[in-house]
Amino acid sequence: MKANQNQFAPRKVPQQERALFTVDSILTAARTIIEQKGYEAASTNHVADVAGVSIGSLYQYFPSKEAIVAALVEDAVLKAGERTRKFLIERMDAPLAAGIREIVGHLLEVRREYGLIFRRLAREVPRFRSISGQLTTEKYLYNTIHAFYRQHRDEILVEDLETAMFVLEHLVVGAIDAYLDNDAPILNDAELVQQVSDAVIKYLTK
Amino acid sequence: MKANQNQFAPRKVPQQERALFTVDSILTAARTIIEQKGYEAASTNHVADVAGVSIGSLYQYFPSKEAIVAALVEDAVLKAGERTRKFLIERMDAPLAAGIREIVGHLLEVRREYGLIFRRLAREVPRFRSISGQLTTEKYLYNTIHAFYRQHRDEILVEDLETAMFVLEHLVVGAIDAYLDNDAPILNDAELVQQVSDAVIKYLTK
DNA sequence: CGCTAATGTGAGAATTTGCTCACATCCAAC
DNA sequence: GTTGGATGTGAGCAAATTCTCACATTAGCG
Repeated sequence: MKANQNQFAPRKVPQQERALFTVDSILTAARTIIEQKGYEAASTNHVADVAGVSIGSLYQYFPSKEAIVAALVEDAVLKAGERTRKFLIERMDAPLAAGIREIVGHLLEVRREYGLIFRRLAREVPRFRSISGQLTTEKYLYNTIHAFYRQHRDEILVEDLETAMFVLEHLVVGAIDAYLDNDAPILNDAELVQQVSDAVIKYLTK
Repeated sequence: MKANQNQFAPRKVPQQERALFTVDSILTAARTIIEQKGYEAASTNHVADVAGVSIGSLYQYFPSKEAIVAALVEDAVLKAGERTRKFLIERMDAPLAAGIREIVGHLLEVRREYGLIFRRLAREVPRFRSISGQLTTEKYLYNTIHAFYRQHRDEILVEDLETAMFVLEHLVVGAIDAYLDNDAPILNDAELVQQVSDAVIKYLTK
C-alpha cells in the first residue's frame, strides 16, 4: 500500500514548459486571491478562472484545493526561511543593538512579502495551523537566532534565554503583523523598526 | 426607503422567554463551533442543529449567517471592553510598574475568554476585520490606557506616547495571543505576564 | 374556551462547492 | 507524417450550503 503518499503531493509533475507555466499560473492566481480576498474566496473554479486555465488542468496537477494551499505555504516557508537564514548568518558578528535593528527591519520586509500567506492561511484554516506552526519562519530559524543571542550572552541580562526568545519572537512578529494589517498606520517603516528594536534591546539588556 | 437598515440587524426581536432562549442557544452554539472548529465549520444548519432549534427559527432572528457572527463580535467587544474599562479605572492610581503587570494579567484573562472570537473572526473573515479593527478591545480602551500612561508621564522616557502606545498594544496582544494559541507553551501564565510586563516597563522607562 | 400573534418546524429551492471524466489538442521522437 | 504520451478543456455530477416558505405549535389574553 502506498499509504505514505503525501495527500498534498502533486498528481503529475509538469514536464513540458507550458505545463510549468500552467502550474505557475495556478499558484500565482491562488496566492493573489487569498491575499486579497481570503481563503474563502479562493474556490477552485475561481482560481482556475483567474489563472486562465480550465478547472480540469488545475486538478491535473493538484489533487485537491488544500494541495494548492499547501504548495503556497511550503514555498513561502522555504523562501522566507532561506532568505532570513542567510541574512542572519551575515549579521552573526554584528553588535547586539545594531544587529537587532537590522534583523527587525529584515523581518518587516519578509513579513511584508510573505506575511499575508502565513497570516491568512495559518490562522484562517485550522488545518494549516499545525503546518505553519512547525515551519513558521521564526521556528525554522530558531537555532540561528539563538546562536546570535548566545554570541552576545554577556550583554544580555535576561536569565532564561529560551523563554525570552519565545516572548520576543511573538512580541516582534505581533507588532509587525499589526503594523502591516493596519490601513492607516500612525508611523512608518523606519519608526516601527526603531521602536520595536528599542523594546527588544531594552528588554534584553536592561 | 429604509436603506439604513443594518444588514446585520436582527429580523425580529424576541418577545417571549422561549424566543430569548432560542436566540441564546443559537449564539452559544455558533460561538462554540467557531471556537472549536473555526468559521468554516459553522454552517447555518450545523449551528441550528447544535443549538437544538430548526433552521427556520434561526433565520427568523438572523437575516444571514454573517448576522450571527456580527452579533457574536459585538457582544464580545462590548463585554470585554466594559470589563477592561472598569478594571483600568480601578487601577488608575496604581504605580506604573505594578499597574502594568496587573493590566497585562487582566488582558491575558480577557483574551483567554473572548480572544478566540476576536482572533478567529477578525482574521478569518476579512469582512469582519474592519468591524473588530475599529472596535477591538484595545482601541475601544485607548483613552483609558492613554490616561493611565499620562498619569505617569514623568516616569516615562519615551517621547512620542501615541506611537509608543501603538507599538505596545500590539506587542502585548501579539505575545498574549501567540501564547494562547500555543499548544505546548514553554512558560505559564505568571511567567508570560512577568516577561511581557518587564518588556513594557523597560521599553517605557529606560 | 377561542382568538391572534408570536414562535417553531423542516422539506426543499437555489446556488455554490470540490472534483471527475470523456474528449480534444499539442508536442516530441522516430 | 504518424504515433503515443503529455497537456488542456469544460460540461456536469454529487454533496454541501444558504436561505425561503407554507404550515404547525404555543403563549397570552379577553
